[in-house]
Amino acid sequence: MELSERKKRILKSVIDAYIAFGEPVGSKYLTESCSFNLSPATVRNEMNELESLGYLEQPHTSAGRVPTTSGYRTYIELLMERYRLTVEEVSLLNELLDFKLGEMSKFMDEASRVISELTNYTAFSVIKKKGVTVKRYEFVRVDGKSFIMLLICDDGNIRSRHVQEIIPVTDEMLSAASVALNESMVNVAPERLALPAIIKFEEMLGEYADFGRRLLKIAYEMLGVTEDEQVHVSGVTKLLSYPEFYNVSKARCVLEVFERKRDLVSVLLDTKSNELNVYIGDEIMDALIPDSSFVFKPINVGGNTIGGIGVVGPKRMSYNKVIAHLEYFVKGLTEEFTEEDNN
Amino acid sequence: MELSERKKRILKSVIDAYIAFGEPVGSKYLTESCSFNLSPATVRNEMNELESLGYLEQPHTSAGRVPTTSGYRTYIELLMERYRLTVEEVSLLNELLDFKLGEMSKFMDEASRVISELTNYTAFSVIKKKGVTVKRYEFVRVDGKSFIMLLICDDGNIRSRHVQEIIPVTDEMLSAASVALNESMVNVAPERLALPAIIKFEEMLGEYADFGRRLLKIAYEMLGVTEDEQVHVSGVTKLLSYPEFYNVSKARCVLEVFERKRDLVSVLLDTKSNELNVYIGDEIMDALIPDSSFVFKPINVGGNTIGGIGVVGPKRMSYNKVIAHLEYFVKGLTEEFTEEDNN
DNA sequence: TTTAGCACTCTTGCACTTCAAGTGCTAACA
DNA sequence: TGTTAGCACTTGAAGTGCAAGAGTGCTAAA
Repeated sequence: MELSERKKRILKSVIDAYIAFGEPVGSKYLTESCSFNLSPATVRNEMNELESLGYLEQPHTSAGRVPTTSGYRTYIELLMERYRLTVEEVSLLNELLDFKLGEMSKFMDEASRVISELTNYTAFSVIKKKGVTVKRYEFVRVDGKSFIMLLICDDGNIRSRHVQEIIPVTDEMLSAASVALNESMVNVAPERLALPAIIKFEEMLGEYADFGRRLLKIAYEMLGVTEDEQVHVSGVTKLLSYPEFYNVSKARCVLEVFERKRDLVSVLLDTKSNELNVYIGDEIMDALIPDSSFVFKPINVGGNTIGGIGVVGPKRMSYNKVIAHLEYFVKGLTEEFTEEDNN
Repeated sequence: MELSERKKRILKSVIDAYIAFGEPVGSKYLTESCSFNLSPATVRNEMNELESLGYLEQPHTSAGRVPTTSGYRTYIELLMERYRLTVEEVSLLNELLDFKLGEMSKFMDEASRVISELTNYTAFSVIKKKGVTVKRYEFVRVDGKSFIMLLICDDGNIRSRHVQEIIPVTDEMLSAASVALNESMVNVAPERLALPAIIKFEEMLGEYADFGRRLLKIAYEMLGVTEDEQVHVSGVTKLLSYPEFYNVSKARCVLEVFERKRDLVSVLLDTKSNELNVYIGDEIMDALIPDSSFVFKPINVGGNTIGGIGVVGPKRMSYNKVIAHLEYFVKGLTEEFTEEDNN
């Protein structure tokens, strides 16, 4: 059913007010603060209908109205005004985008920090690291008994590990290992590694098979080990300043989600499209965080989702502001990536 | 003033009970639960004296007694029983110690997680990264325009960065840079780098001076950039399960400290000795976290403090347990380091 | 020196009242 | 027919008074 213009205006005003103050909105407030030129009674009638249509609800009889999930949904989809980034906000975001840190991980950490600061909600960033394969192995000797093993991976990252042996490591050993690894252990996901390849690898190594096996194990570890490094969370305390979280058991729910970072990763993995996603209330994650919403924007480079950045806030979060920030940031980032690729 | 044996026993019992239940301890409880063979009235008299000596206090007239900071202090120093690690605890800690991850940072992260799990408090680890110098520079080519720069540092860590240039990078350029860097930019803290060395460096490079300068800048960044990676916190939600933090504003204080990780670093830097330190209540950090205590154990290798691990809990934390865990872990770790050095 | 007894203090929980906010409904009005 | 004024109703929040319970300090007796 199509809402009348007046109903839309009232619904929008209710949600705006609720976002701003976090308290149920009554007819009196609406007639006084928004210039409707209507009496409270009329507004009440309209709100009553909006309630039966499922856009609003009352916490209890003698309270004002609060938006329902579907109220927020329509608000986001057709009522909300676009948020205009201020000059300061734009310049902070630009500064962030200019600030290219070598490592993706560092950069996304910084990004979540800045976004959290700007929006005043908790922000998180996710970097997808699934299915990396090694493009090349390199060795750099440190001393007689130790060396650095480098894994040059297809995700553009380099992993390094200082390997310390008990017995002296000869140059021969290193070059044999290097040849064998680069011949038979390249461009394959570690979990797919089949026995024939391993046998071939050990044959190539001959007397150094033990050494090689050890290296392979380390390489395997190095690929797996970064799994949990991919989530950065910032501004957790920000959430606690909203009255809806002024209650330890709720606050705990929130913190627990951020401690078990995997759950956040799953948010990313569930994301089908590359568009910005808004999950209102417990539309996601099985109500793990009550009364809160997620906004998540995937980052897409060359057709692949390489990660994303998101914001968690109370259900009544300032969606337009959050959306504006995320869109701007990701747009800037994607442009940068594409430019770089063209060089 | 020396405490009588009986006073000591009573003080110990009060603190033990308060640590266990978190509620003011009354004379009745003490006479019933601990076998004193004394009447409540006698115990009351003793507690009264302990109060005037400053070891106990009353939240209000009709409540039991609660330890003061100096009560805890004497408890820790002379009353507390040694905690004996259980078989499971020892085996978990040993497992952790065996589980050598390549990177120190990863390892300490894991360590704080395990310690938090075992003690049921929030744990944090700090890695000191100040004043690292580069022992050697290495380059590994990736493709015509990019390569990996490796910094082998005196703290045993290796830092790597994928460097992408716009123009092709020749082998000559790389080897010239390598020679120049390894000749003149080694074993010196980046902030101390003086002009003469830079001039010498650029002279050595000749026509590649620009390239070299760029590399130097990147190296400088790489050394600085890890600054904030050094603190790991685990089990923050654990704190919230203690009634003293069942109050959002206090919980916020705690979380804020963990977000501004620098403050935790300063705890380490303030630590003079290499012994385990206990900071009770607000004896530290200007009462940033009310009603809570810190236990911190520095990790010392070859005369240098390279970091540390600590636990934050309510003021009435189970000091003996926490201390036992930290001591065991750090002892094991230090032994491992020393062994490794002997190889 | 220890203890029993007692008066005192303070918190906690409960029932109760009052107050304000906001509603829905009805009837009057333009 | 849509709008509004008025009123009864509901409900949560806040405040009050009271009794119960826990723990103390003090005094006097053992």
